[in-house]
Amino acid sequence: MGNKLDNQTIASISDLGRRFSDTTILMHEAIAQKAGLSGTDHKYLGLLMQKGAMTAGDLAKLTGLTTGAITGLVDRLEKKNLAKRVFDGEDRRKIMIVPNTEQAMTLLGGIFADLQHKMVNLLSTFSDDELTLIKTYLVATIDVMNDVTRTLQDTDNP
Amino acid sequence: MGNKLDNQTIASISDLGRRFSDTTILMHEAIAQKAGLSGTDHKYLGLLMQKGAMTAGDLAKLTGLTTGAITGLVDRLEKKNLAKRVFDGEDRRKIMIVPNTEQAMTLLGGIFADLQHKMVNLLSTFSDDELTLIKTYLVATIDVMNDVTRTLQDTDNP
DNA sequence: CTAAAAATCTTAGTTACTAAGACAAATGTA
DNA sequence: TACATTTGTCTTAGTAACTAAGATTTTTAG
Repeated sequence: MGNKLDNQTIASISDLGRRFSDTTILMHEAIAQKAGLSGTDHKYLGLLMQKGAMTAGDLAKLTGLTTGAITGLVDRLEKKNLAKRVFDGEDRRKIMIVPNTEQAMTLLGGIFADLQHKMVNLLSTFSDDELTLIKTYLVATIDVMNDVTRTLQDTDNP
Repeated sequence: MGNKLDNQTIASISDLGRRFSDTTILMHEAIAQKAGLSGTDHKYLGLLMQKGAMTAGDLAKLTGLTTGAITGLVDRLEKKNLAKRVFDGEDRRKIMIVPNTEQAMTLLGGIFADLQHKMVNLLSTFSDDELTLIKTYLVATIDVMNDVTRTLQDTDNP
């Protein structure tokens, strides 16, 4: 009986994990649309904001896109005044892609503030021990997914 | 001090939530690539497997795609023998899109079994009370994200 | 000093989609 | 019962975002 309940619980949590991811995607699509961005541009702008200025080559490596696609992406962000190209002082081949943090915050800050506020309210209902457990679960699940991804990619490239 | 720690904990969990979603996407992209599918086809095949046979119109509503896009998607899945069109007995305008569960399981079953196995191992390390807490967190966070999404969509269409 | 490598952009082609219209079938109305 | 309207899917034209390969400039290696 206990074993049966465990299986149901495990299936339930797996399903919740999937819904968590699906819901995150939908929320980000809604945020992007609200900000007048495509999902793709929103996603990579977020990455640029998080990691800071970087070269086009580095952004290509980070995202898995080709350098041609990065050129197009930066063109689109530049056009919307969300990022700019700054020539590298030392290496004239290189450019640094610099996010326009101020403009991006103007566009997205309010939306994320709302989300942040709601998450703070939610997380404040948990005790420190409970929050530690939640972190443990999230970290461990991320590790499992990374492990599965690595296994798949390793067998693709023998 | 406690308040400061809370803010760090909350920031940490928010960051883990983001990493959880990112990692899920990367894992599914790796699964899709392993199965010889595009990310898009893999995503919607998964939806079809989960929800069962449905009309093209229903699939359009569920996914937010136009009926033209659904035609293309079903063409691609049909071509890979992963789904087929079955004409509706009653309404000759309608077709039912029927997933080829056997073929899909042949393609993806092993990969998901590996993931499932790893997740079962992980979740078995938690007590029943801990699993209940994890579910509470996942459900509540999904609710918050749905709330944010609804708010954004409502103000788009006044 | 020259060859090779690196960094980014350009170009051609592909994929997956949207929007609008075509066509067949079902439903509603007088 | 006949016709108008609506519904469901497919087709077509056009767009967005990408990959792959090559062009160009610059840096590095020998």
